[in-house]
Amino acid sequence: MDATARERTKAEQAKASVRRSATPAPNASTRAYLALSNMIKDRVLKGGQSIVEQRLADELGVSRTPLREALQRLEGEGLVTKLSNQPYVVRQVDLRDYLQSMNVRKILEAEAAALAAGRVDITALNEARAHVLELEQSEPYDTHAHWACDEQVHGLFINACGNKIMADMLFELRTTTRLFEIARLADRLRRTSQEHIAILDALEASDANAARKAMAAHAQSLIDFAVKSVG
Amino acid sequence: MDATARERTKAEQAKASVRRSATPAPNASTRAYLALSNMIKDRVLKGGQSIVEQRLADELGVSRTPLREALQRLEGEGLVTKLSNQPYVVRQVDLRDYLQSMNVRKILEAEAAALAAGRVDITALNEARAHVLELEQSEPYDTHAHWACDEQVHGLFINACGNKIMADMLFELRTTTRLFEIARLADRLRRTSQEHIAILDALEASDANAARKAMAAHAQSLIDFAVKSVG
DNA sequence: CGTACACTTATTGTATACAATTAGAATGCA
DNA sequence: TGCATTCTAATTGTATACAATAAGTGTACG
Repeated sequence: MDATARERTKAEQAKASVRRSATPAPNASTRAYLALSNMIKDRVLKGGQSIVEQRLADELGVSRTPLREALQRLEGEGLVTKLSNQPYVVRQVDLRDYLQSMNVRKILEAEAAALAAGRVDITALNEARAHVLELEQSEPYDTHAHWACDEQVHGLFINACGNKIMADMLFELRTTTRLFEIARLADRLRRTSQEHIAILDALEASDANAARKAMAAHAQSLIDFAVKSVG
Repeated sequence: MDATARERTKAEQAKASVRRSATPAPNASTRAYLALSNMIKDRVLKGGQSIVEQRLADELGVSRTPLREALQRLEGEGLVTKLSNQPYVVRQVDLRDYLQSMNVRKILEAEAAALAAGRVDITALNEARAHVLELEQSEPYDTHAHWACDEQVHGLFINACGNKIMADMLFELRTTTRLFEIARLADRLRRTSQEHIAILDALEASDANAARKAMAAHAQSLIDFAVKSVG
């Protein structure tokens, strides 16, 4: 048995879920996991809502066993929480959690941007830039495209930073901060475009310090807005 | 239900509630989780070893269901990995993983130390210092005490940094770096004492910059040693 | 009325049977 | 022998029954 081939990182799992057409036939627990992920992201399941396992399993067309497996994976990612002998609850990211997560992102993701400077594929970078500019023009603002674009920009340098561990942690952090932003920062989304462009510019110039600064500024900007509008 | 049966029920409820206040009544999956955690830490289960669910379940005296639940928790923490339709495998932290993890720790844990400067309980700090000094004297070097002491020192400022998200990430990172250190850096353990003292000194002086530097130096020192002795 | 207690119901926790899949052995053929 | 193929055994994936627990409801008693 091969020791190097057995790792499946969270980032890779996410990527795999995007291009599902290539994968043969996901098993029941994976289907449930992907479905639940989307239900939470799309707020079909709202924060604070408790989950009755049998009902949800029936809805998704699987039995409780793979459903619970999916819920446990989601718990590991912080999308749901659970107390012993009590139902799973969809995580509600409060301001405190959000700010703490953003402060970690500010440190870590800025470093990732710096590490990635000079290592990102220029074609992918230009594609990302084009999408940001296109998104900026949409009227009304295309929320769904926003998150795809956000993923594209951040994924660009996170996956190019050369540190898989760091990438995995950022994947998890971004998963939870996104929950908060979807629920409470909808007004702020449009403004991210120019901050994203600033990051892309720094990456294209292979300027590690500028990339770090641009990413940190982006994070700080979100922090400031959250404190002002929610706190 | 007759009177004696009612009495017995009451007594059992009372006992249960008493026990709940003492220990949170560990269910089968939690027992399995704790047992496995220790088995991996103590290298009863060695890195790379694949796990046959039924056999291990029998060993632990639980059925496969709670065992799998435990394994999934451990997968979330990075102690085991799994590919679809293949057995769980005890994670083998290779040099690459270790260095990447340590680089993240160097960034994040240094920041945690800085944040904690001036916030740690002085009594706990002195206790930790005493244990470090005591450990340093042990002959032969007490490996078990080493890890308890390591946990005490790092836990001291990680839990005092005021950012629970950051603390959680560091818990997970330290879990995996410890796997590597137990397996491959046994010789290096003794040297951590004086680095730990340096961190404690900075914390006691409430000097954030010194704490950050001391922690980063500690991480870098481990990185250097790993590269030299393993690479 | 209100409170506490027993009782019923709903839900999570666990065991186990079975299905699907994988790995390995045996077999056939060139 | 070497290779591919088919069968067999072992193991993981899923469904489901049942046990333990928590939540809700009604009732007796003060």
